[in-house]
Amino acid sequence: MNPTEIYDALSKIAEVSFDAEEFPFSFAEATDASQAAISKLRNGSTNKSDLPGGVLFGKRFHYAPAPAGKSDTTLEQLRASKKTKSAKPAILLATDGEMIAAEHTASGETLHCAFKDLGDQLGFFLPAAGKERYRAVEENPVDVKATGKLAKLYDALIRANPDWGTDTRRHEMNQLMMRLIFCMFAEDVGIFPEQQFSRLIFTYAGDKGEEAHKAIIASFRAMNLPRHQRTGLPAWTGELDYVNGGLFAGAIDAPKFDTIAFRYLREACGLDWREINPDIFGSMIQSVADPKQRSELGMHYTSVPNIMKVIGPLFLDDLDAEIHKGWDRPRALQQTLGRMSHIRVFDPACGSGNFLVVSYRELRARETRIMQRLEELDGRNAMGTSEMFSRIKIDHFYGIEITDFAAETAKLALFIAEYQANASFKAVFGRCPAALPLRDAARIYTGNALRLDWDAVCPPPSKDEEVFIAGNPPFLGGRQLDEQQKISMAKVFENHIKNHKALDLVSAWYIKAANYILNRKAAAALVSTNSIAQGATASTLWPHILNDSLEIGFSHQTFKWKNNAHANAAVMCVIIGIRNKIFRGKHIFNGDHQSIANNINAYLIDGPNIFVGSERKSIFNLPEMLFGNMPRDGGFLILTADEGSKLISEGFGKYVRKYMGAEEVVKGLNRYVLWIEDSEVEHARLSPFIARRLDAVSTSRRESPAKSTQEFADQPHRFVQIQGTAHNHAILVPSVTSERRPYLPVEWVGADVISSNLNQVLYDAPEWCIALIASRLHLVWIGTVCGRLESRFRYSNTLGWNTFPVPKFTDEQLEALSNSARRILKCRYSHYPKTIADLYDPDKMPDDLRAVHKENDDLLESMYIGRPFRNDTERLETLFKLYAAKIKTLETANKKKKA
DNA sequence: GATCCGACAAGCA
DNA sequence: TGCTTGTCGGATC
Repeated sequence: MNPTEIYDALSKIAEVSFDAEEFPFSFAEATDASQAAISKLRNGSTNKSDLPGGVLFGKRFHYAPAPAGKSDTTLEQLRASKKTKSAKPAILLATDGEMIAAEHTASGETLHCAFKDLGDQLGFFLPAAGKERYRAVEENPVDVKATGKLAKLYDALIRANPDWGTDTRRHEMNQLMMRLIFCMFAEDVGIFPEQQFSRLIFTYAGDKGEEAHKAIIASFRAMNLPRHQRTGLPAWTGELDYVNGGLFAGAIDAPKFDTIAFRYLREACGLDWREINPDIFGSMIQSVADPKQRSELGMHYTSVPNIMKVIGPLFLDDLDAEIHKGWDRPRALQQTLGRMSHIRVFDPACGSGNFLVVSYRELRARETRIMQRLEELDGRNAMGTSEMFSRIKIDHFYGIEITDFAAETAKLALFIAEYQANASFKAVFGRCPAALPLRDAARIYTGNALRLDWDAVCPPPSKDEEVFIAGNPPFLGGRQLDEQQKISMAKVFENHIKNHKALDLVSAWYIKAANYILNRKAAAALVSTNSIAQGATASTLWPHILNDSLEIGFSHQTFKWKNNAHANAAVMCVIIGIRNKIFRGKHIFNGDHQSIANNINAYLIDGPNIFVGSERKSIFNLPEMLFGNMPRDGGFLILTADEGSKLISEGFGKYVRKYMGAEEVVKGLNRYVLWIEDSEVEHARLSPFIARRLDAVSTSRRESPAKSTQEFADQPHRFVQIQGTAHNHAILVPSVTSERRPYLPVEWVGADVISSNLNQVLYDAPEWCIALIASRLHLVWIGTVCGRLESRFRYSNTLGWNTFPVPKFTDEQLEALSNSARRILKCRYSHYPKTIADLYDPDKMPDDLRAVHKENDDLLESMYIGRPFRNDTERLETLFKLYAAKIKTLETANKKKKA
């Protein structure tokens, strides 16, 4: 069930008369429990409650019926219940059918509301449905309800008018929805006289809505013209005000309404739009209006908590500190008001304007608070506040958005946000300017942010002004860009960074932002994929941003992308704030934790600005580690265990080799591969199976978009890339593995094994290499300087192994490490048939294996500093120091060579 | 020649 | 339907 459905279900319960016995089961059903689970609950087999009439449903909720007027007392009992303590349900709920008293156990937050408002408290009860809590701002049931209605209206209209669902008319369809939404909002909040729009539409639409489109077109045309310019419109439209603001400009048309669509229109108009959240709502409208992009847009809008993670440390926190400091001093508060009136916010990838709306709302709220305080301090007239109105204008909000519909949505969202902020202002101060016609609008530009001159969009701040750039630009790996995007990137990186083609699209926003803020009263913070601060990207991009003038002021370390959309984009994010160097604290945020840093480097950790770039061979003289062998075979050279043994039994065993990628190493899987020398092809093809497979390889290679793959279409018997094979043995290091394990996986194999490109390989290397790779020290290094796949470890020979700092080992030390490596392997084998995945599961790792690893760590670490390291921070510090020293030595040596 | 990456992708419970 | 955990091979260096 999605939130809309849960909302509907809860509302339904609240409508029927209360039955204390039946309620918990209908509540369970409404919060997405299966029928089977409910039956078990009903017959008592899973009900663990220790209260009379109570129902305790697993981790979801603990309910108890309350005597009339005693909901709060019953909640007390639920809280005190032993069973509550042991079962830890997400929600405690007591009700007498009149009032509800509930508690969210994890946060301790409580709720007291009327029983009939059950549905409106959807957000609070989501944990009972096993869903994570929405933050307060996202709990608004109006948004959920409204979006649901709009989606139904939209779908009904498309069904009745298929041509309006085609590409040519979709834009008009979207505009229609936007205009309708504005009208529905306006007539509810009092911008229009109460219910004026729907009264007129439903009066002139005919009984079944057969004339609805005509009524809508006429009213929209009227709203686009001052009264004296209107000609040829029905007389009834004279009642409608001139709206302006560009909302009704351009072509005006409307599709026909069938009875179903007309009913949904009526229902949508019937909603109370006063409480709409313009921040999130913009995104929701977009997802309703454009089914083609429905999933994608929903996936990528930034939730309010994430927006706050950006704009809080970027400027709001600082403002709050200033307000706090001047709280008792009118003059200081006046100064802060002045400062706020000169703040501009610029989102160069604004979408439907979420960042701008939230920023606007937050600034207005602070402004109101200050003005209230000024009145308290000096009385109503002393500071002239009685004439004062907000000096935060929506035209201080700038955006660039590539799709024109989203840009329009952003403007609408800011109008609505402004109206709502004015209404709150009126509620506090009793005055407010007239709403119509709409005056200044947000400065949203439609275009490609990477091609536009940002100075032209958002003029540089003058002496009193400040500009804050905030946003969530698109992420797209450098190797996956389309032609237009590549050209955009090239334009931005011109004369800047070589190797820019491997950078993510989002890095172009960082470069433009860095250029914009340089030596100005401006700062920037962007949400982006975490790979921007990892591996090759980190050392390519950041040296060009972190120069003598700019620094990272704050960062949020990797967090999982999440918003309220049904399907979330699968990506890990970071937030990075850049600013001109100032002497003020730098903050590193990680989940709920936050710490002060001396410096935040490209890896978003507290440490010096060291960029670990790729090296072709080990700068510490470690044995050469090679990339594995890449088949590019369409899967046709690879054999299952069965296929392998069958070929062996048929006498073609000499072409069958054990094949290992990361999964084979870690999970002990068995696969084989066809490995045929050039001279053997003719004989190998005598097997019809092999012949078929080779032909399939040819075909798949010919169809490849990569020229380098096509070139091997005529040699299907061999891998496209054969990087190395072993004489005696090989050490395999999986290139992508889980980050949960306490040590990196590494395996010793015989010369018969062919490694795929999913391992890095040390061919015929000494055993002590295993002692290095399997150490905590190595894991810490790899985890820091290599890239990641989301948050998985990604092992790289050039970035990780070739840069891994080691002291100069003596022969005795190497011998000791070799022995240690043998002990690790021996211990693992003693647990056969357990796999590396089994043995290194952090919850199940055997004690003896832990012990030999600890010994190995202590042994190795003593070789660095004469004792084991205290913690990972110390490990990393030492490694970075050794690395930096080595780089310096190499540079000096290079210079000497040249001289 | 040899990588580094994926607003992921696939498999399992 | 969420949670865990690494394939595959292209575009780029």
